[in-house]
Amino acid sequence: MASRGVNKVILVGNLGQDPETKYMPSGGAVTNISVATSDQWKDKQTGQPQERTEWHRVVFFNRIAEIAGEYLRKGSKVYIEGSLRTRKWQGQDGQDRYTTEIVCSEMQMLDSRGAGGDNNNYGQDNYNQNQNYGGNQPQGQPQAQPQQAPRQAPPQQQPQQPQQPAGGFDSFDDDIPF
Amino acid sequence: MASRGVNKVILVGNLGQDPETKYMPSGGAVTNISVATSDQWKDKQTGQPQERTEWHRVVFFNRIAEIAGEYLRKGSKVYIEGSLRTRKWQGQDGQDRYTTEIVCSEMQMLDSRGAGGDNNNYGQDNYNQNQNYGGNQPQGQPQAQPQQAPRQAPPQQQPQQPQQPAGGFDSFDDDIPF
Amino acid sequence: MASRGVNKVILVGNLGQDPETKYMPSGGAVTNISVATSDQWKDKQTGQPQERTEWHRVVFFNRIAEIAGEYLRKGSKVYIEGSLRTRKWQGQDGQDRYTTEIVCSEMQMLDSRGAGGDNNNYGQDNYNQNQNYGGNQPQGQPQAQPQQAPRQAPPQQQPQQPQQPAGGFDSFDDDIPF
Amino acid sequence: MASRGVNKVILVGNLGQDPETKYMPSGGAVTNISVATSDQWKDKQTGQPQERTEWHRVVFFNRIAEIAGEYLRKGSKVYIEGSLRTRKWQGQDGQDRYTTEIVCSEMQMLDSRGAGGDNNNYGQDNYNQNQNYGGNQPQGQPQAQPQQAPRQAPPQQQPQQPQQPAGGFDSFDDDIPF
DNA sequence: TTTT
DNA sequence: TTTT
Repeated sequence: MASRGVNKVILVGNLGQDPETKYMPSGGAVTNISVATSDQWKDKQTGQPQERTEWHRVVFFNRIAEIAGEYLRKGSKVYIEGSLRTRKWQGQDGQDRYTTEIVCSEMQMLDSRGAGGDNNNYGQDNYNQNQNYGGNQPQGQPQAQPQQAPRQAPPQQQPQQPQQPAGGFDSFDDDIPF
Repeated sequence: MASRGVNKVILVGNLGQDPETKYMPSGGAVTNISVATSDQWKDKQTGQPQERTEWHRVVFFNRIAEIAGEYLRKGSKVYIEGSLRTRKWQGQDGQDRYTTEIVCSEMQMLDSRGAGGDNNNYGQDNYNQNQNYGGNQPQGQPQAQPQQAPRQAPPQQQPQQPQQPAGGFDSFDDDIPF
Repeated sequence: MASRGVNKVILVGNLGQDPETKYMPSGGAVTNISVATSDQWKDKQTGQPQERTEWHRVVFFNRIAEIAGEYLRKGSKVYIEGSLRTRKWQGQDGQDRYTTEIVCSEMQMLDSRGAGGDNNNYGQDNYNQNQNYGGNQPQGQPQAQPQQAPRQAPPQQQPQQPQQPAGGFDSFDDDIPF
Repeated sequence: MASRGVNKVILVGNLGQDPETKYMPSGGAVTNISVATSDQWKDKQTGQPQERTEWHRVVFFNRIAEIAGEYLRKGSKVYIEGSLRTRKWQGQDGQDRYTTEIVCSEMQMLDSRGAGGDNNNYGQDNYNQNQNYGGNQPQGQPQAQPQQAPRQAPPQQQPQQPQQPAGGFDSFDDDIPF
């Protein structure tokens, strides 16, 4: 039932490594990527050019996770839109740790014709999980049914509409999360 | 099937007048509002404070149009997220005119407890037409079915999932559009 | 002195043609580009794929205008951040017309290694007119002084910090604005 | 020299507690706030309404830090625009920890006439650290010099243009950061 | 007028 | 036409 407040992130950057895709007990895919953005500036004193790279952990669920896992590669340039989520987890020392991720709701590949290291000529389509059809276009039509099946099928397929497990995301992620 | 490119607008501003809601032949609602944002600066020469108000035409379709028409009022402060759309229409002189609007996909009332003229204590919920359920939350569930019926029923109701007319938006808008 | 409200546009799209740069009496550059984004969807009835292209008029001022005019080309993919501005102008029939543009405050080239028609290997730097140095980085340092001079010098250069003419933007644009 | 990529966060939410302002050795202010956004949805199985609150750590530097510290209060509703930054710090056990924050570059108070617990009738102005003057308005003029001095002076004032300490942000923040 |  |  909607939300209160706005929690929105927009990134344009490059993947530091290939995506990692896992599958939830339900069969739903979960893909993680790491995206770099960088700030550059000249040092005031020395005039030397400086650079700081920021790494962003981005997570995709379900259909968009399959697409991300399939088409993105190390070096790919992407547009990411999503929301911030901070997860709590237990370190091996039993202490609480927190990890902040961007849960991606919309992704778009920005490489002209395959960039990264690999030769991926999947075009520059984008894949909206929650598509907004404005104006004259048909509205309210959910995007849940993938029209194009991803090339690699998930290990143990289940129903068409993968859902989150009752136990939540963490239930299959019993490891240090990054 | 998604989109190519990104076309996103984010506004926070106040309504200049009450919303106007019409209904399409299909029964779907269309609400228009006018939102003001302003820039302020000091004149470089004179040091005099300057202000320029920008008026934005925002249009809502279907369920979110009903909500906007119901809860927003002149003076209401809103958060609007949407996309730009430029419509072509015919002036009375037969010449082409163009109007650029923001097609709203997400709206949020920002008044603490009802603002505008009316006493509307509907809280500060927001209403996403295309809700993004990240993380552990259920996904893929369309928001098409209004849980709360709008106060004023549309003139001639039709199916539950109102659609755009075959002839497009303009077919019922035979007037100067603003 | 800041602003009231939020007026923000984010675009990712391709230029439909080469940029057009003019110079204001003050010497400041003004560059216009046209950016395409598109929505794609399947017709509900026929199942036929549909596409609608949206064209956005984007205008740059001063230094960022020089950069845009220099490095962007027809076909270039760009990230644009800016604000909406609707300008009123007089049609040849003496009637008022309105044109809505995005005034660009931040631009980023998204082509891997030069795109458009030309061979421009200027990398994928971005050019912020109003740079935000967060964290440990130096703040408050204006980006007004171009480090790299644009290739084509403006016709009649003036002071280092080009300003808007007293008469405003329109004073040198006495024609139909698009 | 700008940045490569886009790293942008937009939040609208309420402060969970009063802001905390510290001063860097240089005299520059640093203010931290905690902002809540929430997602609401109905459980698919039970139909029970669910809610998850997300807390965001937001940090302000220099002039905007003074304004945030001065005008925001517990409960205040704010619009925040900024960028993500993940900081590494040492836990008391000597292990590395990471904290992700939003470095705010633009803030806007959204309460009609003072909200939080306190009576703050400072209006709903916004304060841009990096103001974008589009169109006819003067450009390139940095916003570094505060026109209105904050009510509470920093402990040991220094030059007009507060800078980051040589040792960086962490040099005065020798504690667990949250 | 771009792009796929 | 709003808002401050």
